[in-house]
Amino acid sequence: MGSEVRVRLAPSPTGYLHVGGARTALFNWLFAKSKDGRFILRIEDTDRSRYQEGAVQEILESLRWLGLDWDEGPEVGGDYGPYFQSERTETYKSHAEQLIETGHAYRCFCTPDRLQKLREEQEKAKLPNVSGYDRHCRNLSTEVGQSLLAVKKPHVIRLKIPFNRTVDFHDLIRGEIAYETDSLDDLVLLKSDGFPTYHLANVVDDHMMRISHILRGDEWISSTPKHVLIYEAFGWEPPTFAHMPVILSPDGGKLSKRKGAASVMDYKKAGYLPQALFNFLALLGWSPGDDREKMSREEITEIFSLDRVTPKAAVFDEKKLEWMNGMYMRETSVDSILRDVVRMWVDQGIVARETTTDDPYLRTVVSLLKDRSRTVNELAESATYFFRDPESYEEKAIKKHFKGNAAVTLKSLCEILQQSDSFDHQVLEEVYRAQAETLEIGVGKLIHPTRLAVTGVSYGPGLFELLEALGKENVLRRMKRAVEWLESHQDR
RNA sequence: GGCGGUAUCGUCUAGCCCGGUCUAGGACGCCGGCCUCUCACGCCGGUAACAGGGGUUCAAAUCCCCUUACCGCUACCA
Repeated sequence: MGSEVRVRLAPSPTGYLHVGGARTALFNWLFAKSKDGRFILRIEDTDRSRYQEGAVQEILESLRWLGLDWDEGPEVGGDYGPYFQSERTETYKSHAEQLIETGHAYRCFCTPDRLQKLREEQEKAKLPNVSGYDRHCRNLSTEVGQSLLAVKKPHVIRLKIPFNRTVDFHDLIRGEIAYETDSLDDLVLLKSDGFPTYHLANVVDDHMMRISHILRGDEWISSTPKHVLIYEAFGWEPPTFAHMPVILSPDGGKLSKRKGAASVMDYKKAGYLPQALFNFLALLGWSPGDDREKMSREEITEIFSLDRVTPKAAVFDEKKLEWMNGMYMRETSVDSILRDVVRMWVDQGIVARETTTDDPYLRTVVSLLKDRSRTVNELAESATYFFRDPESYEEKAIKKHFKGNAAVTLKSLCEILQQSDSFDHQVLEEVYRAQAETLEIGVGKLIHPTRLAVTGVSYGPGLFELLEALGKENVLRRMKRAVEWLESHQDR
């Protein structure tokens, strides 16, 4: 069972989970599921200065919303915990010390100030092939080192990068990648505050948690040779690497809140369905190899494979997400979105605060609007006329449907509807068709003015279902109001 | 600057590993049309790409080299 697939998502709680992180999470999850492996969540909170309150909760919530459940990690536990790096500091410390003993690392007493100046000088000199730390403390004599340690001078622990060698590793989606060790500098493993850097913590944890594959964003590619060298220093076998392409905003830059939504929760708030975002994100960088686009979780999990992941960065196309969400809106149940819709209506002041989701009228409204909405928000926003009489009529539609003798037509319809004892949509349709025949006109000539009178707009659900839902009283009142409006705008 | 990554329609992508079947396929978007009580759906049609230059070869989107562009890293951040 030593070949079990174990992958991990290692977010740092510095903010929300953005869609790029979500896609990385998704691919990890898919890879684990498709290989019958385990998906582990580990919080990389080693940088106390960037820690943000509530970030962990937001990340967990985002993952759960997308349906990316983890087998080990926060709130679910597991055999390789703790899953918060801040609770594992002793482990990192002892491992760093171990590397000093084996001659792979050393204490560095250089001050941040000196390093800062060093960088500035290097910047100015523009020397080719020179970068990073100058290894000042690498050859400190043991006596000097001991005495500085004795006076408790703050220091870090750095890795000794070997000289004049090539480090290479295989990337599952990019092939062989090689680096010259001479282009790498002696990175910090343990910071002066006793916390590990990402590099150390990540290697130690991945090893101790028996991670088999590291699937992470491609901004980590250039850190990978350093990680490989750390594994080497410990005498450990490195896991297999796969670096996922990044997700860009439509202008080709980084995704950000300014350019629209960036976090998973933003998309939830914008009225997207988790199934749709899941499906859409899966197609960003991965494809099934045939023309399928709309696929269920199960279907994707079944055929997901890393060698069908492209190495190319992808632009997040919100229009396509909208389209896909529309497809999921059609197949999702009224019940699954009703709660969210009602909440939005309450927030907009359209329905009373104490409104509950068991009102059959609300269910009808949602079912009438659901199939023609691309997002839950769009649905909620297009429903106002179900709760309030229209306050104005769509300008273009007035010209089209409120012309000629519309007032007369509407009046006659009012009378007929008044006498109808049933407001069932089938009955209504018969009534309208009969009246159209009597007047020897197309039924559309009756339908359109009615719709405009009743809703104020020129589009929406089938008219008869609409009238049935609104009920006789509302319909007649609105139609009469439209007649009045028409009569006072005769000269238009 | 150095190092690394990437490069097919506006966008997501198939094809590239195993050159010919590619006058480069699908999807979103956009533009027409059909259906229809409107909208949406659906259907039909159109728009639009192999970054550039050299090779190799009978033949290159596919293999090799160079250039260019974009991105990342170059922290006691992840």
